[in-house]
Amino acid sequence: MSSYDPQTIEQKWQSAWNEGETFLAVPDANKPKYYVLEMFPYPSGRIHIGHVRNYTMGDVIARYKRSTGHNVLHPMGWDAFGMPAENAAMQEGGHPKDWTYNNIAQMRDQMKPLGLSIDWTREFATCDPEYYGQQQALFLDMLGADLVYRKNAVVNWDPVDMTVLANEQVIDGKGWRSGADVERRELTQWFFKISDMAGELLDALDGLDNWPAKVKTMQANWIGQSRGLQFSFELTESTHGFDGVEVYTTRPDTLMGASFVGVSADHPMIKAMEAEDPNLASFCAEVRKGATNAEAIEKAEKLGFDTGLKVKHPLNPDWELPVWVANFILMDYGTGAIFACPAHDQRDLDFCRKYDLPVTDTFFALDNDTPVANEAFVPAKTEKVKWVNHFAGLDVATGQDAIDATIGFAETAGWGTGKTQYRLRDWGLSRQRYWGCPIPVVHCDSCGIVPEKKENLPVRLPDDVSFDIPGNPLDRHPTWRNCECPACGKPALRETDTMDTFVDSSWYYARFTSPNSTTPTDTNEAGYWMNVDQYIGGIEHAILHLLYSRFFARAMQITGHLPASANEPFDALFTQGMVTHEIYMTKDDKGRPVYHLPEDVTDGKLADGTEVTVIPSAKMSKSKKNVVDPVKIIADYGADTARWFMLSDSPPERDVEWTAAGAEATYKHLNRVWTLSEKIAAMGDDSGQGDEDLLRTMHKAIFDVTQGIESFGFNAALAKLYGFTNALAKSKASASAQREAIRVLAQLMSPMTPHLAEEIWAAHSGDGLLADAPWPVADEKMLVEDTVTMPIQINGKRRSELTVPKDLDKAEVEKLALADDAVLRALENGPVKKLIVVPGRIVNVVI
RNA sequence: GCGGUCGUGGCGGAAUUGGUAGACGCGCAGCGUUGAGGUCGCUGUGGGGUAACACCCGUGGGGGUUCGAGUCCCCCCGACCGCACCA
Repeated sequence: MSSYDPQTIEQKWQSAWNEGETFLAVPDANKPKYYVLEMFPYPSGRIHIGHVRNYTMGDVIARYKRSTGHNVLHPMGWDAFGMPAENAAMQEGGHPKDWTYNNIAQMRDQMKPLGLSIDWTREFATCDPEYYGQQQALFLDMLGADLVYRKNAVVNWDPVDMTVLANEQVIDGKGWRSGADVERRELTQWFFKISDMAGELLDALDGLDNWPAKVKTMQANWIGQSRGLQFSFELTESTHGFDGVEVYTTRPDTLMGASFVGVSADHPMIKAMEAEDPNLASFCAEVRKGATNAEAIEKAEKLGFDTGLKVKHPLNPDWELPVWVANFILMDYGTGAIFACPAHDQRDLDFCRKYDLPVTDTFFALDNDTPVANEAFVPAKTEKVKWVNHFAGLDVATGQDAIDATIGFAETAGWGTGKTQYRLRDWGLSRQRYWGCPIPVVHCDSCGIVPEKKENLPVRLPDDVSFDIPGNPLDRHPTWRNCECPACGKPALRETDTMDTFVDSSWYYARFTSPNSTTPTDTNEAGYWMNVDQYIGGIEHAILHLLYSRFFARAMQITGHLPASANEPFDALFTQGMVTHEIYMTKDDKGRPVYHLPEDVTDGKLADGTEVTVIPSAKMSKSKKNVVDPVKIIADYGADTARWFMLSDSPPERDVEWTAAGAEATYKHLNRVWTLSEKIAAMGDDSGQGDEDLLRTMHKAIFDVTQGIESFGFNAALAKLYGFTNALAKSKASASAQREAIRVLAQLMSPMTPHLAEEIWAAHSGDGLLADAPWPVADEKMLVEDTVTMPIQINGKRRSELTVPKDLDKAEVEKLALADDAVLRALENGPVKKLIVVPGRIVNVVI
């Protein structure tokens, strides 16, 4: 008997799959296709255990689908542009390109031993000129289709990374990568017209039945649809060419409670007025500088400036309202102007109390007429309230009904229009960085902005750049900018901005369908493989990456690079949980925490006997040293152990805790399976007992494991495999039955532990590669037991049980139940009031 | 503040969706093998109670619906996540 040696068998079978081109994906009209994709990694240089979990889940699906007759596409690539490469160049010297490609080579070497069923021939990195050149072609097509434009915009400027960030990349007022406080700057920037699709992106969420509700909710909130009324307040005297102030409100029903009209400091009318009013100008400057970080916004005092302008109330020309500039009004939402209704909006109320402006209630709760004091009355829109003097004649109605009535009223009267508004802004894609996809346009003195010709693509990044000073190396490159105008041929200058790296990951899934195509996609290949049937990745991409990808799929459809059926790129989405680990801490002589790697801690002690404090499991991080290295795990136990353990214990959508004991237990289990296989292989043609039982257990396992995989219940599937293994180990069945069982066990384990499974399959004369074998099918007849054991409850509590033939009729079951000892005992306390028999399930005797 | 998810043994977690709560794994205990330990094998393991049964309690807390509730409804407590001056 040999012992389980993962190092040897894993390499052996990886070579076999490789030589057999087992996982090469080739379109085949005779097979249903299945496209499995895990979010591709950033090439940091080392894989972490989270990658192992993510890619193992995808691999389980991919291998399972292959064995059920699907033509599977399961590719891998690298999200390779971005800041860390430049940071490394700045800190350690070297070139971002070398750094990136070296990291990719290292990570590929670390990933391949996992034995993933990936078609490596499709591999690419987004920093390959072949990829970003096609991205530039796509950009030009989008420019032609009016999906990209340039505008002057107040942008989020990250002073550390020295670049612009999209709104989505600003988290609590800080840069998502650098963590620096973001400033506001005005620059000319390129934008994708994602906001034009806001309604469509929102509505289409409804059709994504196999996406987590949480992700859909997050996207819906981000898109932020609201329905309201837009109308104009007429100025008593026009100023700087403005006759009125256009406002947008979602609560037009509160118009009778209007207190003042508020406008943003960035409103064009205010900007015009600033020129001749230094006080106003300094106020606006103060507001613009204003807080961008969350705490400051939270605490921010309401600030206002009375412009002295007056407007007429649309329902009563004699009623004049003052116009104030207020710091809480945003120019890029709605019209940048509002009317304030302090009684029913806390912000407006705070403002009015501070500047002593009137507060008028427009409705009351049905049971409470107390006027608003310092807390605005803001009931749910679905709640009925009592209206004071409503202009559209309402008395008691819900807020929503009142809003609808008011919009109707205003439209009929002709002074306002119902309007749907979105929170989603256009996606600013310009980045003042080197290591990104160059924006393929040229600035010509005569022709203006001119797209580069497609035959000149890719616009390549120059290699001879330096990172000794901050800012964009493309900007200061001596010659790279110089080019000919594609329109007039005169000397011109290239755009030096590169694209946000989220652009790279917004269409890579489509490129995988034809990675070598000389157009962004080959429409035949894309037509065959798209959509992604199962996408797997982290919840952290719920908004940014997934929303951008949905936008790009539509843009690629409009520009002819994807079929209309690929509108939504990801049919099903699964968001997996993190891998966590305990944190081990001691303190130094100054009382500061010192963290220790898991491998340095045994039984809560360091090697020198010092006790460590154990902090509950948290996301692995280098600074807390609670990390395990997949390379070491694979070296110690093999890939199959790492894969199996990452799927056991916790449901895949939840966090899983890495424990040394758990990994050890997995390894032991795989050893037991190995030993069991050896034992069975050594059996003669013995006869035995309990073949039927073993085969029934086997078919039940086939059924349960299949269901577990289909429903992403990997942990439950593994539990069933433990059960089946234990049953087989104890079985006294004949050699032939045991051989059949061990072969099926190998098959059922193969998505999770493919190497061990192949080895067992081969040892028991399985036909060809297990990776090519069809998935076993449970025999329905073997799933149905002849007899069932039903619990007997007395007054709802289980007291006894009854084993009867499955089809025994109800009256017989009742008779047997009433003869049960426990029931007889209970009957001493009184007669049967009710007798419930659910055939095959349960008996309940009510006394 | 608004929205969502979730609370089950010492621990990770199951529960065919209203039908035997605690599958499976870890840990722990006992026995066997080895005989120093570890490995390996077997058995037990929610709490109380009993010689053993019986029996009582038990899915964050309280109430309700039901023959029957971890599962459905209402209230409360706690944890985590997302959003948050968006008019």
